[in-house]
Amino acid sequence: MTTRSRILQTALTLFNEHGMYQTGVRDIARALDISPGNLSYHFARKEDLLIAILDQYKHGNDEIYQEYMHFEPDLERYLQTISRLLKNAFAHRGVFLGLDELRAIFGKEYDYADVERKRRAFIDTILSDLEKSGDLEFSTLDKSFLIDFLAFFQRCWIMEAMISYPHLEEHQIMTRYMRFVVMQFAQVATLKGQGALGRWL
Amino acid sequence: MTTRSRILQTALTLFNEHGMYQTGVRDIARALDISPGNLSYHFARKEDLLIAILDQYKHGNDEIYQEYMHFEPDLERYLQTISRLLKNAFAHRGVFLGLDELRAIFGKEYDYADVERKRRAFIDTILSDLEKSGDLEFSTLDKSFLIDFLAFFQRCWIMEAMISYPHLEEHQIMTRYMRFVVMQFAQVATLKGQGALGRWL
DNA sequence: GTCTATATGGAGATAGAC
DNA sequence: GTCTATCTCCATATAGAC
Repeated sequence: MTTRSRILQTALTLFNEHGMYQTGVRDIARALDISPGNLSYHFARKEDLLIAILDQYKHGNDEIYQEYMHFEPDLERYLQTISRLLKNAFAHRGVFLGLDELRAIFGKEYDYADVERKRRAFIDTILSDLEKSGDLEFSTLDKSFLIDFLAFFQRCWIMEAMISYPHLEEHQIMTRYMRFVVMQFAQVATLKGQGALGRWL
Repeated sequence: MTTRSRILQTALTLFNEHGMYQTGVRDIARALDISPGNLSYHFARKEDLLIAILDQYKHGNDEIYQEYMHFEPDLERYLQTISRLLKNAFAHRGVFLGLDELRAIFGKEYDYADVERKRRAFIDTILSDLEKSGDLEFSTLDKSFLIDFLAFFQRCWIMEAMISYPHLEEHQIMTRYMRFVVMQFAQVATLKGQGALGRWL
């Protein structure tokens, strides 16, 4: 494994455990048993580390969406997809706490609006397809509301999880938040669609 | 006005405008035209500033809830109450971006769990009363879900607002998020209750 | 690529005079 | 209470040996 990717991995672990604010470049170097100078060689600024991790997160999300899109629309598979998206966010949770720092690089070196645009477009397409396939049914109002909710939820849940339930295990976190999402789908699922919801409640 | 409260006010304004991370004690002192040393006399650590602002926020929330509780249950008034809670959060938005720093003081010098416990208890009571008064009706599942949603929403919305819509005016922000809440109430409002929702949609 | 060593600048915090 | 001057710490940047 390259030093670069070892640094990335270790940085993420430390960010996840102690937060970005509390983790210095020295801490990362020490954990890897390399020199701070060496770390600076690979990542000139701490910010570059953050950007690399965010890219990794974004890339993971894209893959998960692409894989879903590759097959026929199916509510059960969509819920699994959401579950995978949540796991990806959880794996990168450390960086989402540094909002204040994040905001400083959003719009400059990292295109956050792009993530958001893609997310909404995906959700819109997916919901429309699930309507056609007969898993969901809603009035126009319901659909735009559900898109808003899902986009909102996917942006926020990880922050709330970190603040409100810092000590829960990953699977407990997943159970809690998947249940939360599925409750929203319960409002618009057809009789056919209901079947997919059962295993998450 | 005491120097202490002038510091508090100025700090909050700067935190709101530029973020806590980007605002140093020197910036606050300069804006007030006092010395950094003087600021340190009133607030030994930057953290103490943060704690004081959070206390102010908490106190504001308590007052808003107390006032609602002082009269008869009414859905329209509850929505106005939520609107006031959102405005209070917006007025203190600067500190909510410093999650990473916040987390470090939660549980030590600031009792976050207490805020959360109170919030859920209030919401639970309020919803139950609105059920009795015939504004809302739900199965047990719906009610616990709505409590979850409202608690979740009230913790998270301000972070999403700061990240996703940093340039919107306060009233635009309010319109957007109130609509979001009201859509949830629409799922459980009785015919009588529907009347209260109209003005927010 | 990786190391040691060191410089720089900016942050929060402190000491002591007034 | 308020000031000026100073301290310490840390992120980052750079130099130069291996």
